[in-house]
Amino acid sequence: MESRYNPAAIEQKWQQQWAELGLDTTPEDSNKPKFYALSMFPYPSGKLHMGHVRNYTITDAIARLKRMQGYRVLHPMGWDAFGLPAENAAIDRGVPPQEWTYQNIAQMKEQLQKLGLSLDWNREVATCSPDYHKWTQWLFLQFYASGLAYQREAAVNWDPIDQTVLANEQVDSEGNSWRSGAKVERKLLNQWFFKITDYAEQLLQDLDQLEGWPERVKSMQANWIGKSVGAYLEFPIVGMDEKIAVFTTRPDTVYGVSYVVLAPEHPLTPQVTTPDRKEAVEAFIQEVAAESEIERTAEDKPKRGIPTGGKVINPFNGEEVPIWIADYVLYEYGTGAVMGVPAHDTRDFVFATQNDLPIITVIMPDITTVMEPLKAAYTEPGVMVNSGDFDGRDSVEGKQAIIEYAEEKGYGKARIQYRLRDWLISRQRYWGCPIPIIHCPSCGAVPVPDADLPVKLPENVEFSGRGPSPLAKMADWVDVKCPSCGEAAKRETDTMDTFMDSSWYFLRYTDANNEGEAFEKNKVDDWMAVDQYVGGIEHAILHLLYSRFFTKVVRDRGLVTCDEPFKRLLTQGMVQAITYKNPNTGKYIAPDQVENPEDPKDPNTGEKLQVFYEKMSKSKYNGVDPQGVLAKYGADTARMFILFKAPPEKDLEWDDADVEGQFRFLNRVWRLVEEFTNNPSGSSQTSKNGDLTKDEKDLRRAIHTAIKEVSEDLEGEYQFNTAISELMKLSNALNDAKCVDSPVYREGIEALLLLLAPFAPHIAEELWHNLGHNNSVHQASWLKYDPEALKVDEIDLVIQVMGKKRGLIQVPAGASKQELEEFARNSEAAQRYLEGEEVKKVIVVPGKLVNFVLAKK
RNA sequence: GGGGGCGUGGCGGAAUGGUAGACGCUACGGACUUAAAAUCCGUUGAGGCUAAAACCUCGUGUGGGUUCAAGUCCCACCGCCCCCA
Repeated sequence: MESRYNPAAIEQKWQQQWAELGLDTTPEDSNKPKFYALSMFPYPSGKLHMGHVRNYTITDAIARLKRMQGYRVLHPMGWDAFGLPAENAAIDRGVPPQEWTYQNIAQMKEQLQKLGLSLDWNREVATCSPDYHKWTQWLFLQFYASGLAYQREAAVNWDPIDQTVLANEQVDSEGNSWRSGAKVERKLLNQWFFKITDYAEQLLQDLDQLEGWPERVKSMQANWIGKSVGAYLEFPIVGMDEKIAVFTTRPDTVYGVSYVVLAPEHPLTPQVTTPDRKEAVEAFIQEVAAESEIERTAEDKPKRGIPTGGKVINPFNGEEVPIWIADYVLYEYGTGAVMGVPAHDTRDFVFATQNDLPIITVIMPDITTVMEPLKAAYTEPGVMVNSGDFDGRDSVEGKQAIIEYAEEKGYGKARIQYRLRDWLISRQRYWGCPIPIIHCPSCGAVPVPDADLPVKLPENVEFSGRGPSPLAKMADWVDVKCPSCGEAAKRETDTMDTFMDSSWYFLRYTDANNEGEAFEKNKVDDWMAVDQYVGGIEHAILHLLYSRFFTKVVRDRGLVTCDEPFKRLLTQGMVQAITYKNPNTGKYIAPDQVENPEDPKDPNTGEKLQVFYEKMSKSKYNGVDPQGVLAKYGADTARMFILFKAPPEKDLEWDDADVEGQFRFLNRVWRLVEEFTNNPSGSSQTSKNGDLTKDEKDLRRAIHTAIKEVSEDLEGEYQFNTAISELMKLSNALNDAKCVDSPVYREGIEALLLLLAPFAPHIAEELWHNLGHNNSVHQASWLKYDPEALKVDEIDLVIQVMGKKRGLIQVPAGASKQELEEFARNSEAAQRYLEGEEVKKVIVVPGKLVNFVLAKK
């Protein structure tokens, strides 16, 4: 009954059977150790792309491996289902966001299931479902109760045509709205914030706990949090009873201040402006309001500023310096004001030079250097000069001395500042989780009582894409009674940033169907933290930082015990594909338009094309649709290709020839097992009394080497690529083996299937059953290698002379150091090279080599 | 500018300080076939020597260093990617 490998048939069959058997259901109570394997859940765009396939394949291989290794595994999946595309579909096509989203979920789920992922669908969550967002709202109120959610005026991106607020990513690099094309303005609006800054220090410190995280992600987060140690200093305004506060990391340069700069929107700006400067200052503020934050602070853009006419006193030396306003100082940032020390700050130097402001040197490399005009800012440490009593001090010590002096005199104090800002969670959109707050004219902001949760989104909403949020226009939804006093009040119409939804979904999975709580404490404590999180590097900062913040807050509210949500993080590389571009026109050409890939030409103009690998995307015409690959080769081939082609954290170049290669490999495995099962030759005639023949020993060594290497490749780092190459070696060894009749051969076939199971689950299962097993290969135990089987009688010994390889001989494995040296000395290679030389030293590395060191001539 | 990552054949990639290039892809040659596909076998870093082998030289971005021995460790430089300015 020789049969061909037909992935379509067996994959569907097993997916069905596994579902019926409930193989992937999470074991609830068991004595086994737990393992929580998690992929970053997708936005349900409706179409699965290769990035998803790579992500979920990696996590699935890990989940399957851990099950075989005796863990009870939680491996869930869900949908990050709130978000803009659904609302755009509503605006553009009139499809309600709910309908659009759930349709996409159904479609994507079907595509996902074809990959043969061992997911527990009983724990599926969709962040847009009221069952889920009820608890997002409840958690919001937990933050509110902790004083970590608050409202304040904030500058937002305002589209003056569509009359709506835009997220930063909806403003292009030119500062225009992606939708209306209008120049986006900065506008002050009352917005909800989460006080993530309260946790800045912990979020920074606890990065050290995350040993299983890539260094670069940790460094990105540390950068983002941006701790700087310095001083808060106050400069009294001349002629007023007000002070301008600045933060500086260089208090040691305070004697070099030649001006201070306020953010144009700083409340003190109008007050310090002198009448003669009023007009110019107002015009400048107008101008700056039209600029985006990126434009204002970009390093390559010129810094613009004007004097206000006002002055402050530098309390350290009593000198008056001018107050300027400039676009590069942001009100949202620090104190919204900075001190200008052109001699020792690069940006200040440029600004002062442009605006003819004095440059006062107060730090010198050493005291003997002759003072001459600076050509650039001197930012290194040195010796303080022109600094009153501090002259001659080391500038590093000087920092502390200045701070102490400032504290004593009341000029300021030591301060630690973070770059991290509070998290703006308000979104003026429909398709998000409503913020459960009611605004009452007499009681103020009142939380929606827990019993009234969830606050559901109204249906039958009109989406025009114009004007305020659709929610704000729904009078019968907005108008409610105040839960506190019963008077007429209004609902908050902002919805939450979708990062809120994804900041706790990993907690919900541990108790996904709980109707009475967000999650039960003992369940969440049982499963958390996630043992292995897998996802794209693009979430290195936001999602991962917010999730860490959430975890710490719910921990402080006693809802969970763990400090950190993700023990280990694997950031998978991008999936890239070959891309053709016409360098003259800058246009991308679809690969199927290119006639000769060896010599790619533009089909329209005949110009030579550039060839390179880039992330798959529609605009580059280089996307490979997973559906097509699955239909042609099956999920097992796709999975094997993805795992084999590159280490998981590196970019992966899609290559049809390599996919083909994996398909060939699985076919070889198929034939190997089929030939074995169809050959009913008796067993064990070669090894009756336990003495294995040389063939059997060699094969057994190959089998146990494979077990050892595959196991080690999957421990610690997940090196799927080398693990699969070991499977190929084993398959080659079985193919070459002469002892097909031996039980050792059967051992080899079974080992191959067991080791293959996490990567190519369907073919492994099919062949496993063909061998006569009735249980699932995925419920079998992971193999342990037999150290005895690895032993060899003879080893290769490398003969080196002066560190260069000169020969290779076979020697008995058990030979002593002296014997090895003897064998080496007598070898033909050594004889040749040692002739007439004086051997000064002999290095013997048992099991490896002998190196003869010769005396120099 | 600061921080992080990386640099190995035609390509993807392997190598606890100890035989560089595992495994795979491509290409080429051969077998099978009327032919093709599929499959199987062989060769595939560069150069030299040879009838063929054996063998020799060079070779992991560049230049130094440590070491009996360096892709691996140290120093300097070049280039690419990412994050922050």
